[in-house]
Amino acid sequence: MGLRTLKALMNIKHLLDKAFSEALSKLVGSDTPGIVKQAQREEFGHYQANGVMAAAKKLKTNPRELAEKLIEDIGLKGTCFTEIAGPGFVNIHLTSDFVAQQLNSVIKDSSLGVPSTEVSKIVVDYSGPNLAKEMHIGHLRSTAIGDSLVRVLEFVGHDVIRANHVGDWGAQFGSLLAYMDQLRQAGQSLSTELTDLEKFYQAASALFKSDESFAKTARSYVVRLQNGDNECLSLWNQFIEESIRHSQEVYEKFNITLGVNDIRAESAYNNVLPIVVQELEEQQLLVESEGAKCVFLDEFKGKGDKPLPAIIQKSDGGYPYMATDLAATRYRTQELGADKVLYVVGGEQLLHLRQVFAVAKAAGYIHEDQEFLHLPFGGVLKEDGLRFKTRDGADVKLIDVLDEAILRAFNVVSEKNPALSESDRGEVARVVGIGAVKYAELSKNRSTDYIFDWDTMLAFEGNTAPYLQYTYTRIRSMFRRAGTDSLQGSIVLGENAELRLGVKLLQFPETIESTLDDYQANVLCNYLYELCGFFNTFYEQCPVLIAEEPSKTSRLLLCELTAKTLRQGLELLGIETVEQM
RNA sequence: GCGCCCGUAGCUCAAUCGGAUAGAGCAUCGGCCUUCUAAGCCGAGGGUUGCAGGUUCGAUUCCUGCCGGGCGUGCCA
Repeated sequence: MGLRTLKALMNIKHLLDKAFSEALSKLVGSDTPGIVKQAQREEFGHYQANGVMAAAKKLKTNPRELAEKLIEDIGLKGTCFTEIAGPGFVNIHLTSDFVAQQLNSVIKDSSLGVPSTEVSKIVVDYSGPNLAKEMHIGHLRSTAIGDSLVRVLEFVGHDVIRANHVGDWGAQFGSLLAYMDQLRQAGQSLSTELTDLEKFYQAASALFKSDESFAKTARSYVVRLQNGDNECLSLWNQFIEESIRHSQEVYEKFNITLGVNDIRAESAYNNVLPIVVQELEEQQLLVESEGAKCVFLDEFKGKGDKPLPAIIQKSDGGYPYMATDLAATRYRTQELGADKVLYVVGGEQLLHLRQVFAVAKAAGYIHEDQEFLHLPFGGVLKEDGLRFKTRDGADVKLIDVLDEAILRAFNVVSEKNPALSESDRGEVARVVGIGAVKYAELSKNRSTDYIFDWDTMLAFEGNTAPYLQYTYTRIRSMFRRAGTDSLQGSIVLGENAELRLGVKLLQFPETIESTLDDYQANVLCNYLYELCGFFNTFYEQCPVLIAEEPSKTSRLLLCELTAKTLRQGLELLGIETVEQM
């Protein structure tokens, strides 16, 4: 039996589903799914098969009788025992022996039972900040979610390319460049001025609003920039460089894996844009309408059922982001050879990206076997339920959230564990604070809007990263006391708390699988939270260090596997752990 | 107007693509530290899943209508 087959068996859900589906199909006479799922309620066992009711209906028989027949020849002796419940559910209880045996093999596996999948080349487009603005709370989602996805995809073996499609081009740079030039002419040192980017942005935009002649100059800078004016470009370069330095600082603080090499900015596509237009023209997709070059596809309708254009080139000759995004699809398939491209981009871009993908397909930039997927997420709302607007100046800066999180965490750790040295407390504060913010974001990952609230986001109790991190330190603390890391022996399950924990540990591979199923990190968050709940119950009920052998070693092994799973799971979320806190 | 998304406990969020009695955390109330870190554990209260219908063994989930909110709907990105 190859390693891969062995690992497939470690996926309990698959194992059971296969057995139930095959047996049920035999009874029905045609392909019939067993529909095995994790049980929702402990009294229903560990798993339940829900397929019998639908099958019985097809056969027009009594579901409970069909279930009887099914479990007679299911042939899973030793792994589980079953019972029929309700209208025809089959409840599945795994045996302690089976669970223990599986645990004993998983504990030797460095990837915790997760099989490596067939390798795909996957581009993940995330974060993508606008360099003309400071990163604010709205960037949190794309950045945290995207980075976690990247980590999980790499963990299962995919060839992942991070794509940070930063906005470094366009009209918004006019006032910034004009302001830079003005400062330079006044003899100010630009490098000093640019250290506080936020102040710089505000000053420039204030001037733009109040000073008519400045606004005029600003607009002229946009034209100069697009025409490749050297002086202008050098100012622009200086600004971009500083701005990227700033965003890299945020990434580093937030423990995001994006590096400068992952940046492929909008401007990088500038010279491809005319080619895109030319290629669309050659394929006779391009139509001139109201002075702009557009692609009209039947599936897109605008107001009053009028055809909705995808504008590739504006009437003034400039290129809107439709063109840039098309060039990016072209680059990703033709140059990078991507099998799949995931866009972690806000839901407000839904129509835009649908158009991008559709036009790119029509143009032949995306082939049948290449999958482009938009993973939308909702906006960030203020406490009053309204959206943050860039204009109203009420943005919460990302860097401020992180700093506040670290500060609060420092106060808490100083109170909880004053014995730790100041530098240790600083390190704990960093890991805990950042973890809290990231987990707050990832754990409620649904494509709906969410309300930003300092206290909710920076909570350290309950369903939070610090809770998971704390559970980890509890285990590490035990091992420090035990004074050993190398354990000879095996897991034997006695108490129910041990069995529950054991089954949960075995469900890590299933969790990774369903996390990637919908690309939803909150599935992983939920799992880790429940795992900790089970562990902490075990921790209260089952003494470890004072237990008799072989129970002591068995429990230490359970602790070890819990710690490994926790650390791995948190790492996949981009959250660090500490030895004590 | 049209399109997409959303509406779940006082608050913030879940619910494994149709499963059993809708779950957590926070907040409130009550227990547990001279056994491994109390950022923890155990327990209580709190719900007509926006409203009204429909589909079926079974609906927070699917369909229709209505109410309420968000986003988008040709030259910002």
